[in-house]
This record gives sequence, structure tokens and C-alpha cells, in this order.
Amino acid sequence: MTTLSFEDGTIRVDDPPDGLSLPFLESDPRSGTTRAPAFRYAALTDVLDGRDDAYDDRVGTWGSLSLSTAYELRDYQREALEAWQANHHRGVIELPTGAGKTVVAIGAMVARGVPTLVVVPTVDLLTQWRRELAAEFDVEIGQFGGGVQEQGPITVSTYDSAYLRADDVGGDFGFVVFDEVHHLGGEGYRDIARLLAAPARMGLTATFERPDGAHEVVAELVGPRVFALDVDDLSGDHLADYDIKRIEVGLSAAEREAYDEAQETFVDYLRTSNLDMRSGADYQKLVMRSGNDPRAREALLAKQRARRVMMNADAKVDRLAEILDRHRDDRVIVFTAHTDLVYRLSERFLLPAITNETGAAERRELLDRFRTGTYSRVVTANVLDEGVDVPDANVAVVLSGSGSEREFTQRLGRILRPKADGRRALLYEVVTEETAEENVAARRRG
DNA sequence: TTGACTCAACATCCTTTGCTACAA
DNA sequence: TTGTAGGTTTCCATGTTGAGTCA
Repeated sequence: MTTLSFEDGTIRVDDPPDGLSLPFLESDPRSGTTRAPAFRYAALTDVLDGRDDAYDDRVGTWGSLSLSTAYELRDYQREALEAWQANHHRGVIELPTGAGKTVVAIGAMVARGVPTLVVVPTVDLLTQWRRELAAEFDVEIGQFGGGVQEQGPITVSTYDSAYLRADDVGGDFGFVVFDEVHHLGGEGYRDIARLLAAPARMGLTATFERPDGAHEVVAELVGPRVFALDVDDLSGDHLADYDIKRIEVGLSAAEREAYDEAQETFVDYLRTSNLDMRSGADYQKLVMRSGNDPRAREALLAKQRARRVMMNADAKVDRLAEILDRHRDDRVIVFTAHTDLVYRLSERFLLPAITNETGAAERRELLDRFRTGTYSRVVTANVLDEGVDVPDANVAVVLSGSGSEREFTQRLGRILRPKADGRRALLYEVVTEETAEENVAARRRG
């Protein structure tokens, strides 16, 4: 009889029925068996069921869990859950930060009632999920990551640990939830989803699409986007109303000279080297050339000098002074692109700073003080963009940033938790005029 | 257990012009 | 005609994280 079993991230098929031919089924001459990548398990059983072939399934033996929740889903959360269920328990749900993605996943766990793996990008998120799940469910919550390797009926794992464990435990879960699922498009991380057999799959993110197009890979591994709401769909109702104010500043004479000089070096190289610069891929080409072409390298370094000048312009610091003054009674988060500037601002305005160099303990204490109101301001580069539970603020100042739509959405999301007094949130975007930053800013606004 | 360290992985990185092939 | 997409061969720098190692 045909037998299916999980083996090292694959589904091993012994004695396949006659005439069974599937594009993803490969014979493995070394062991004399037939195999499929584990993530094809659901498709494989669908075909076998359709053919009325009797088979012995030793993969889907994870049993069931009896779970219940006290959560009352909001309308849109219920819709999201139903859309996912209607798509055979696969797919990505796109909801803005603060819209309660976790709750949707909890609803799905209750509905499925099978051992579940939750995969998250950071240890911080791992802790949050564990806390939430432990409060909600009466089962042991396991953990892979942060120095702990304990499997439970429901287990929360970092992407890194999941990558290391997937071929081993990939047959133990009937449901997998990928938080911040856009990470799954990364070259290495996508293997996690390939090595898991779980037929039910849910991806959660605020920004599904990736500039490199890898969301298509994610859609193949987890399922297509089945439900999406953006910030504007929920603002005023479940999220705070907000305004975006764009402030343009100029460069000083010295900065302008430095910027123009560097930019000219860059553009000049493009002109004389037959290099079009229309997409990220073209930029990548320049990077490759710079490996053995000194002129290309010089052009690239010049471009970086120009970026530094425009993103860290002195006038931005002056403008920040005014903004901080105007919002003396508000809770403000200041974002930059470079850590240098974070420390410069921290010194000048006596702002608590958080960067990658800030240790875990110090970071926790700082955010705690921000939460309780001891601090009303904080300055950071990219640390607080994602995966950290950031206390509520109502004013964000984006002094500089990348052209990433995702980064912008995440930063905006930091001020959108509904305000008790119904106040509107406010995001300042400070842009250096007559520089490439105008393009950068346009790109991130989609 | 903690802290300092190293390493690997991931993400971003984009001028203003013309050319070609192809689809609508 | 008009508009739009076009294709790929290991990597300049900066920011950030998780895992692993060692004291």
C-alpha cells in the first residue's frame, strides 16, 4: 500500500500508486523512494483522495487540540478569518499595525484545533506571542529561539530557529502561522515553509508586496493574499485619524557644494559608462561593477556621500528644534536613517536614543519609561520599525529614511493607536529640497 | 545566567535620457 | 499608435537581528 511519511523536510512516498505522476514528485534513486517537498503534502493528499487510492498517511498524525478563546472578533477580523478559511486554510492577511493580527491567528487556531507553529522575526515578538498565547490557551506553549529549544503543542519560533529546526520538526504541526510574513521571501527563510508539512498556513503582515517581487514566492508557499485593509480603511474607527505634514528644508552653501560635487561624480559615471539607472536591479549592476572597476567604486562612494549630506542636513536639525518646541506636551518619536544622526540629536536635545547598539536591558527600561510617561520623546534609526512593542505616541518625525514603502508604513503605524481623547496623530516628513531625497520620499509614499 | 564577541542573513541601494520589443 | 515592460553571473556601505562561542 502507498505510504506517506515525513522525512527530513520531505514527504516520502513508498509504493506510489500506478500512473501517479505529479510535477513535484521526484524519484530519489539513492534511497529508492519517491519524494515531494514537505509543503506539497496538502496537494499530494488532495490528489490521492481524488483518485480513491487507499494510502497509509503517517504524516498527518499530529492529533487535535481543544482550544477556546474569550476574544470577540471585530467585523473585519472575522471577515479576514472567513476569507482565509474559504481559501482552504491558506493565505496571507494584510492588516495595518495595531489592527489585531494576533487575534485573527488565535481565531484560526481555535478553528483548526491542531498543533501549531508560530514563526516570528524577533525574540521580542516571540516573547509577546508566547505571553498572549499562554494567557489565552490552556496548553503548554513551546519556544524555539532566544536560547530555548522546547517544543509544545503550540510552539513559537524565530525565523532563524525555524530554519534550523524545520527539517526535524516539520511533520509535527498541522498549522503554521508566519508573523510578518514578508520576511519569508528572503532567500534562506523561504526554505522554512518548504520543509514544513502543515497543510493549514497563514501569513500576517502590514505590507505584503516586496519591491523584489518575492511576495510571489510567499504566495506559492503560504497562499495568496486573501484579505487586505490598509491604514485608511481603519483610521477614525479602529485606528487614530492622522495627518502627514511635509516640510522642505534647504542645504547650506557648504552642504550644497558637497552634495553637487558628489552627485556630479555619480551622474558623470552613469553618462560615460552606458549604465541606465532605472531600477534597483540597475543599481545592483553598478555594485557588481564596483568590485573590479575603480571608477564604478568611486561613483558608488560618491553617491553615498551625497545621500549622507542630504539626509543629515543641518537645516533638518533646526527644524526638529521647532517641532519639538511646538509639541512640548506630546509624545514624539523621531526617526532617522543613520545612527550618527541619532546620537547627534540625542546630545543636542537630550533625547533618549535607541539604536542597534542599545542593549536589551537598557532598551526595555527606556521603552518602559516612555510608556509610563517619564520620557515623552525618543529618537531612533530603524530599531523601532518592526518587531518591537512600542508604547503609543501621537507625533512622529521622519527626519530621514529609505525609499521603502514598508518602512514608511511601519513608522506611521507607530502613532496610530486610537487616542483616548480622540486626538489626531501627526507625522512630519522632513525632506531636503532639490536633492534626490524628493524622489526617495515619493517612492516610499507609493 | 550574563556579557562581549563573531558571524551570517536580510534589507536598502534609483537619473531624467534614450532604445527596443511587444502588447493593447 | 501609444504605452509599458524590458533582463542578470558572488556584493561598495550601513543598519539591524539571531545564533553560537567563550570566558
